[in-house]
Amino acid sequence: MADRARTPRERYREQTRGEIKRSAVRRLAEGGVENVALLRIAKEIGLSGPALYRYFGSRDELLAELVTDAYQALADAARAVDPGGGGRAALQALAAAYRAWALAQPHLYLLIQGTPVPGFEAPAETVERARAVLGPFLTVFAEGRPAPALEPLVAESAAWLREDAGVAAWVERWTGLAADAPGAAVALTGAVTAWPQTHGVVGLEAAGQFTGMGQRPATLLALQMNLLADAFRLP
Amino acid sequence: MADRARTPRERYREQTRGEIKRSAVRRLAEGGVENVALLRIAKEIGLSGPALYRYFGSRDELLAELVTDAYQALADAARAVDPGGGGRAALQALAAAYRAWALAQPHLYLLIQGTPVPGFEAPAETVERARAVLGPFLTVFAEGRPAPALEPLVAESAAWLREDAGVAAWVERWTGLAADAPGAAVALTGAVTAWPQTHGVVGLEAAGQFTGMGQRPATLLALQMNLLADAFRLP
DNA sequence: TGTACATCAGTGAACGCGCGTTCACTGATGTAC
DNA sequence: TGTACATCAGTGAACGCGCGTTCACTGATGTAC
Repeated sequence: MADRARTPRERYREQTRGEIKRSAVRRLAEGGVENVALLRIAKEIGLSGPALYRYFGSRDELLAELVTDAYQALADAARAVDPGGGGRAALQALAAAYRAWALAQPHLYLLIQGTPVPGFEAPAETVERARAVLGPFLTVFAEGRPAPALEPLVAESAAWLREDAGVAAWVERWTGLAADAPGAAVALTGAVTAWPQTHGVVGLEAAGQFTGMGQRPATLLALQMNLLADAFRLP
Repeated sequence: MADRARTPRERYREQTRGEIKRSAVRRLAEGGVENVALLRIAKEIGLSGPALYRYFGSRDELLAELVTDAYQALADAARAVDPGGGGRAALQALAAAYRAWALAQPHLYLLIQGTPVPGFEAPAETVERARAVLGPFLTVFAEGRPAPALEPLVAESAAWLREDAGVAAWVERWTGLAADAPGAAVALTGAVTAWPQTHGVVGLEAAGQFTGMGQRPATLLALQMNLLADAFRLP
């Protein structure tokens, strides 16, 4: 992890910011968003309360950065997956990586994909970050040949690609396909289907809804991805 | 809505309790759990703060009742679905009803299925209430004939039925099948697969994650239920 | 039917708490010449 | 190299706020005889 801060002062600054954020994440894990209190964070890292305002303009600014960081980390986890030969195996690996990340830090997963924090304005880049998470899924599904039953959804995706230039650019970035190429709509359909399916299992798991349910969520997720791979006839 | 309270005093009491809860739900909708503040509720319905303690022992007790009520309402919505001839159509209707309820009161849905409220002990009957929601799904899948790919999951379900008497009783209540009947494991597998799939779409939708995503979540959910019906060869 | 008492709803004052944030200030670190 | 100044990190005191909850009390409503 290279230290890109030039001067010692900048380096120290980055270090303290990191300490604050790590403490905030710890508090988040222990007691949810409302447990992220500036005064307690300050105490934990040995600073007075007002000192934090040298590093973050407000509590909301700190929270916003936690959100951004979490998206980034999840996107990194997805990008780190070795696609291998692509296809079905890659989809399984992606879903498993998504799940593993979420369960390793459920509080962060719920922060970005769970109940929205009331009165808290999500940073503008959030959409872009979320798209970075799903990008690798686009790549996998670009080679799909959807079953006829999927046609209505593919048609909707095609319409979406025509209307939303941002989405079109996003799909092109991860598949190399232009918006009007048939594969683009297929890729988009696959990704936007795989996402809620994965979230469905992982979100309930992270929220503790599967405790006492006995079923192995990993099996469930793998099976769903397999059915999805079938529906898209992934190799 | 029959008023079962006998004396006027009891009737009045129930009425005030209802007013308090409705105000709490309104606050929940406006600003999340941390906006549910006893003093403000009291002010809203024209009482002093301490008066609320005549009706609820503490804030947590009030929250617990909101959770219980929400589960009950969702279960009622599921039970109100006309199963018609069962099978695929019934599954679609169930998923649609689940979604409709959740989107009509997203704050309540997120309260019971979203990020758990930290430090808040869910009432013990929660498991039972949650099972009541999924019951109708059991009934639908009891007539399923799962594709071979589903075998591992069905096997896990069978094991679960053997180990957990509560689950066995639950399945029997909704399917009439004994725990060791083959259909019991199939029904359980179906319900526990349909649940996260439905939640995946609905949860993201309720949390506002689909805004700007353009895709029609209703189509997505219907399609997923269709694939699931295929996999279970529902009529 | 009236009377005596018990039960219950509701009040106002007060408690201690932790929070986010501002302000005027101090002392250390870096920069310009 | 030393000196003068600017920048920055950090402090302690204080602010106002809203919260959950307790307490001693009042007045209305119900119950028993």
